[in-house]
Amino acid sequence: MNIHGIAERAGVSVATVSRVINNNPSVSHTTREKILAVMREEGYTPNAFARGLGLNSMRMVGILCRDVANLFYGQAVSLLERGLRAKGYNTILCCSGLELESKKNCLNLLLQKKVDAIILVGSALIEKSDNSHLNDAAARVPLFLINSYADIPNTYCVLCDEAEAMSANVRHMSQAGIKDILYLHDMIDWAWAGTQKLNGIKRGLIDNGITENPGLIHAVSHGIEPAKERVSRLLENSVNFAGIIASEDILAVGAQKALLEHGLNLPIIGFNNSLIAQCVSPALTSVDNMLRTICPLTTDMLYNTLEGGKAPSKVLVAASLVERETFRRRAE
Amino acid sequence: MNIHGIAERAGVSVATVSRVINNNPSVSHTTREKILAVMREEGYTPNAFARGLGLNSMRMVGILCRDVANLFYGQAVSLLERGLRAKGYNTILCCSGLELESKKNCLNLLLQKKVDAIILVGSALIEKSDNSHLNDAAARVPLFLINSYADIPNTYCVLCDEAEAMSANVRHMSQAGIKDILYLHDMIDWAWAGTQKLNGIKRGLIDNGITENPGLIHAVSHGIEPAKERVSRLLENSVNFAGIIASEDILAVGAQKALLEHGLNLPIIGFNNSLIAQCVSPALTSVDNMLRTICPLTTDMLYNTLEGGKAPSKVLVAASLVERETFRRRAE
DNA sequence: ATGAAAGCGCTAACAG
DNA sequence: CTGTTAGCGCTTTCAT
Repeated sequence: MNIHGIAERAGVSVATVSRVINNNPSVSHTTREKILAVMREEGYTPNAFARGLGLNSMRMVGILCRDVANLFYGQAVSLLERGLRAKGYNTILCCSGLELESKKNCLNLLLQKKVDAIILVGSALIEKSDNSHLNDAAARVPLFLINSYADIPNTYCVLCDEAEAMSANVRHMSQAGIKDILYLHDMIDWAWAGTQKLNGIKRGLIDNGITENPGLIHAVSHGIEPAKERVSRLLENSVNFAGIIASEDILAVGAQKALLEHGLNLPIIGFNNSLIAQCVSPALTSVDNMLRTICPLTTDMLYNTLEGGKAPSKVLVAASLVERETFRRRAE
Repeated sequence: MNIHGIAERAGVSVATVSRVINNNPSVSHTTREKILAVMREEGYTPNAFARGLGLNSMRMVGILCRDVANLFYGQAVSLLERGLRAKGYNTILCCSGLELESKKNCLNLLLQKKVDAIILVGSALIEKSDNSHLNDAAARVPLFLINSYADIPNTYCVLCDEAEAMSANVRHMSQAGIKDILYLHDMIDWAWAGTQKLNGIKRGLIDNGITENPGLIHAVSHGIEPAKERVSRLLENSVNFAGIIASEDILAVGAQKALLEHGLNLPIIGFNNSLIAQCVSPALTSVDNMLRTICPLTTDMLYNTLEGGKAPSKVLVAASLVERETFRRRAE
């Protein structure tokens, strides 16, 4: 059944049926009711492709995500999808991994499907290098970056102030008397977030009068084992540190395992406040980077942008430290 | 730029252009090349909506997922999306949660978007109760159930033999001399998988000559704390058990926390072999339910079904036990 | 408030 | 091998 059938059965023209489909107010109450009744009887649904062709939109947004199997990205996508759906948009998901070629390819696929906007989740920019694909995409549809930043027209960034969070981590440890802090970061996440976090650490050290010790800043592969091995090695080499800050919960967990094996129990602060922070024992104190705030904000901004309104090109949200067993702040 | 523009600039008709778009072999090599050249110059991409309207397909499949923020479902969706994309299909994602109304709603949204097929991931059926929405959906597009089963025409089920896995768990524990086994299961997951697992446990008990003790079978809410509290209470009430099997890693983790607090160290087997099994210490032995097999299988079957081929309506894959620190099999 | 009709961009049968 | 043309189902001016 199509719009013509409905029109015929309701004794009106297709134009009128189209109007009620689109909630056009200029239809008399009675004819509207009659048409709706016929639609209901027939179980009619407008053909989405035809509508898309006419309106040049199927109300879909693309999410380009590094990997939805990752706890953090998965949570972001979950929040975004629900938020978008609540506003009448469906989500086309692409898990691109982190090779640039794959990201470009996914971006093109989304554009070809004519999505109304694209949200990037953890599909980090190659710092300073080639971001032309983003420029190109932003020329076609508004782009939204979750926890990343790029100064591109028609691009909106919503992020957590991770630099500040890391500085605060250093401050808290310092105030607890810990000056020798091991910082573990993810060598893969070398885009916006990674740089921000490291800068935050460095500023924290400076602000608290601690001399930066390059021997205490370690890049490791993303994973439990790499972090565990690195920390074990440091321990065996008698490298001196009294607390650990990690750029990712997973690294903190690896570090914790190493400490456990060596019978140690040092303060640790993780990052992302993911499920695994609650799983381990002692439970991991971790920085929450506020996905529950960032994602709804993003869907709101997206909606405003698409419905003709305006949105700020950058929003920065403060992080919050979730204190569990591996570290607690002193009263400041 | 549209197909007419390309046709004009290439000095051919739109039909010929359409043919090269669709890889129709009946185009001479030279004209094809000329047309492709013009397309490239213009950066032309066929309008997906118009194609969709003509072909009645945009090559998109819907994934209805309980929650992509869940490690297990997230991994499934990740594998499925990549598999589908490799076969030329994009994915529309809906995270429905587990209320029936929401699932129906999502299902309708996907159907309205005219997806070519729908995959259900953990959006369990309400056992025995109303599955008419699935029947209705299957009447429109092929349905694929990951780790769930329903005997509905045009519905294909790919699942892990979790009953057998649970029986094997009991056998392994029994062979290790453990007869008093506490079984913790998720009270939410009361659909196909939950029943299968419980049945597997019961058969395992029978097969190994163990009398079922209702006091050792416990349904708890999905989460670390509920499991932890339950096990703590059992411990404090001196309930006697020498090993724990859980229907979900998260419950196993909760149980482990309780044991730790009581200074105990009993064998534990979790389920799903998720990241958290590796995170905790001692690391959790866990049943792998083979998403890495199941998901590619599903995308293959989906592809075959859509491209006119046939696919079996049910595929059962054997699970495998991943042994870590909380339990190891004896040589049988 | 409603209808007639011209698109939207592409596909596919048919004719040559 | 290529072109003509009638749809696909809906939206949207422009009349009335």
